[in-house]
Amino acid sequence: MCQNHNKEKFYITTPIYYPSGNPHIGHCYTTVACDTLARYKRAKGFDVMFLTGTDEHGQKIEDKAKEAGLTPKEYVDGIVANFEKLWEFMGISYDRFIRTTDDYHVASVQKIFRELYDRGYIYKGEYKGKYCKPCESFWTETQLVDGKCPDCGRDVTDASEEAYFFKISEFSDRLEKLLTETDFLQPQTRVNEMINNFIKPGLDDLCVSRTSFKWGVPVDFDEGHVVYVWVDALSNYITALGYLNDKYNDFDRYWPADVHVMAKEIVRFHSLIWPAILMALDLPLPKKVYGHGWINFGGKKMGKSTGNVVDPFILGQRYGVDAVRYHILREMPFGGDCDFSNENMIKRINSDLANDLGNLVSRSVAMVQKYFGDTMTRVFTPNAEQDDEFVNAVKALPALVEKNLDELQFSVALTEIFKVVAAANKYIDVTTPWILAKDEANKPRLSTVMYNLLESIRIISIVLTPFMPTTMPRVHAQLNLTEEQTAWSSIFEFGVIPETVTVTKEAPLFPRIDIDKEIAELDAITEASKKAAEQPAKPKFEVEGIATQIAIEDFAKVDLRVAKIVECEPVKRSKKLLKLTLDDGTGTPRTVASGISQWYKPDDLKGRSVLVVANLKPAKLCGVESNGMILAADNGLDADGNEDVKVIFVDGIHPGAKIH
RNA sequence: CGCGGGAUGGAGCAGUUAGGUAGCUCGUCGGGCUCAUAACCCGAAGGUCGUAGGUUCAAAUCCUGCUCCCGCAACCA
Repeated sequence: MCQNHNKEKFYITTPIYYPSGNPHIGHCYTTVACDTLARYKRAKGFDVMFLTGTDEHGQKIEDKAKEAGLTPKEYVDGIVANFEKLWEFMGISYDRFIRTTDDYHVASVQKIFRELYDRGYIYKGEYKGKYCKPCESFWTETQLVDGKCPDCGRDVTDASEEAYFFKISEFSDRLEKLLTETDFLQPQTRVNEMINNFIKPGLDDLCVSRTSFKWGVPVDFDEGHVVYVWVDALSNYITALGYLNDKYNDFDRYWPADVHVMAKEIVRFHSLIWPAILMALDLPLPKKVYGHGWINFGGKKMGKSTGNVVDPFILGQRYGVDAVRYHILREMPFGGDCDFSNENMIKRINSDLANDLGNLVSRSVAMVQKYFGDTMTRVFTPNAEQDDEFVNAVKALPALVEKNLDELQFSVALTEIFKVVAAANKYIDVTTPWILAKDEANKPRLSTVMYNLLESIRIISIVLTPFMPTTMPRVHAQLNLTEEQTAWSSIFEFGVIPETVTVTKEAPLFPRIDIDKEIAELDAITEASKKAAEQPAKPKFEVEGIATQIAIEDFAKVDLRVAKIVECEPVKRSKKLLKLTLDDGTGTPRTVASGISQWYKPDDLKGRSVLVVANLKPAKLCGVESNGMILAADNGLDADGNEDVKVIFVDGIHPGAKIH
C-alpha cells in the first residue's frame, strides 16, 4: 500500500489532447496551469495525481494519417512524442500520461460501454442520414456539400445505419441542478451558456458509436461499431486510475477528480456529457470543472492559416521556460481570454522578472556581500516606522496566494506576489542601506534591514516555485537555504532564516532582453516558418474521380436554367451566405441563398447571369428560404491555401433559358 | 428578435454582484538615489468610462434603445 495514504489526495487533469497536429501555446496554458496547481498542492503536502494524455482515435486522425501515408498509430506516435517532449521541456510534472490507444484504456472503454448498455442507458437505434456508397460514409443532411458527399462530391442516398445512443436526456434535470445549484462549473459565466443552449432546448440522445470509420475502440459485442469520442475520450479520467482494468489500482484513492481543467470550447462535454455518463455508471462526479479562456493573437483566435502560431519551444529556448510559464499565467485573467504578443511578453519579462524580481535578488545579495562579506549576522534593531508596513505585507502574502491558487486565479496570485516584490524594492529606498553602511555604528540596523529583505525574498521565492520551478531553486541557492527553510509550511513564519546567514552571488536570474532586437528576430522566425508552411499550399488543383454513371433520365430530372441576378445582399448572422434575388424568366422573382460570400461581394454579382438548379426542393438557411442552387466550380486551393470557388457566369443569355 | 461575453487615459486591464472623490501595469515627461541586471524610488500629464435616453440628491455601476467587436450555435442547396 502507498505510504501517501494518510495524506489528503488531490486529483487534477488536463484534457487529453487531440494529436492531429503539434502542440502549441494554447495547450501550454492549460498544462502549465495544471502543473502549477499540482506543484502547489504537493508543496502543501497533498498526495497529488496529475494526469494528462492524448485522445488518439477518430475520423480526423484516420484521414490525416492517410494523407501522410502512415497508419493511424504510426501517425499519432509521431505527434504524441512531440507532446511528451514539450511537456518535458516545459517542466510539466505530470504523474501519468494516458493514451486512448493504450491497451488497458481500450479494454476499459469496452467494459464501460457494455456496462452502460447493460444498465439500459445505451440502446441501439437508427442513425438516419445520407450515405455515399463509394466512400462507405454516412453524412448528416448538414454535412453535405451541395447535396453531395463532402468527400468525393458524388451523389448520396437516403439510408440509415444502426448506431448506439446514450440516454443523456434522462439526466437533464439532474444536470440542470448540478449546473445551477452548485459551483461545479466555473467560471460561473459558462453556466448560462450551457443551460440556454443545451439544457433548455432539450438534450437529444447522443450517438455514441460509429460504423463509418474504423480507427476507434471496437464495440466488443457488435462487430463493425466503434465507440465514438464521448465515451472513449472522457473515460480516460477514470481508466487512468484503473477503473475496470488491472493496469492501475487507485481509482478508489483518487476518484472523484478535484478539478478538470480545460479551455472553454470543450466545457460542454465536461459539464454535460461527462457527468451524465458518470451518473449512468452510478459513480461520484468530479468536484469541479474549470473552463479557462483562450490565448488570442491580435484579437483573433489562434490558427495555423493566420500564421500566428507561436512555437513554445522557440520562446522557451530564447527566454527560459520559467519566463514563458510566468507570462502566460500572468496574462490570462480568470475566465476571460488574453491576447498574446511577443512584444508584451518581452516587456513583461523585462519589467516584472528582470527589473523587479531579478534585480531585487541581485541587489540584496550584493549588498549583504559588500557590507558584511559573504556571511552576515543579524543584530536585531527594528524600526517600526520603516519596517512594519513592509513586513506585514510579506506576512499577509501566503494567505493571499493560497486563496487565489485554490480558486485557480493564477494571474491574481501573481499580481499579489509582485506587489510584495515592489514593496521590497521600495523598502530598500526607504531604509537606504548604502547610507547606513557608511557608519559602523549603524551596522546592527543595516543587518536588520538586510535580514528583512532576505527573508522577504525567501518567502517570495517559495510562493513562486510552483510557477517557476527551475528558477526559484537558484534563489534558494544564493541564500544557502535548507530544504526546511524552503518548505511551503515555512512561509507562514517571518524569521526562518538563521541569525547568521551566508550568501552566494550568482548570475542574474532573468537577463534583460533587448526588445527591438528580439522583436525583429522573432518576426524573422515567424516569417520564415510562415513561408515554410506555405510552400506546400501553393495554388493547387486536384482532379477528383468521376462519379458513378447515371442514365440520361437521371440528368433530365435536373432542371437547369439561366437566371439573372437582380438583387444581392448578405444574410444577417451568417458568415458565408449571400441572398440572391433572381429573374428566372417566369416573372416571379426567385430567392436563392448561396454560400459564396467569401469569394463574391454583392456588387460583383448584380446584373450577372448564372446557372440555377430550378427544381431543387426549397430549404431554409439562416432564416432565408432558398429556392434552388447556383452552380459554381470548385477551383482547388488558392495561393494562400484557401478553397477557391468560381461561380459559372453565362452573361448574355436570356433568363429562363433551359440547359440540356 | 438563437445564446453568451465585451466596449474604461497612447497600449493592455481592474472596478459593475451590494450606485457616492475612476484605479493598476506598461509607455511618456519631470525629479530623487547610486546597493543593483542603465535596474530602483517619488511626482506629473493624460479618461465626455462605446452611443442615445431614463431612474436617482448622486450612475462606469441600475433600466431601455442603438452601434461596433468576439465566441458558441446555426449555415456553405
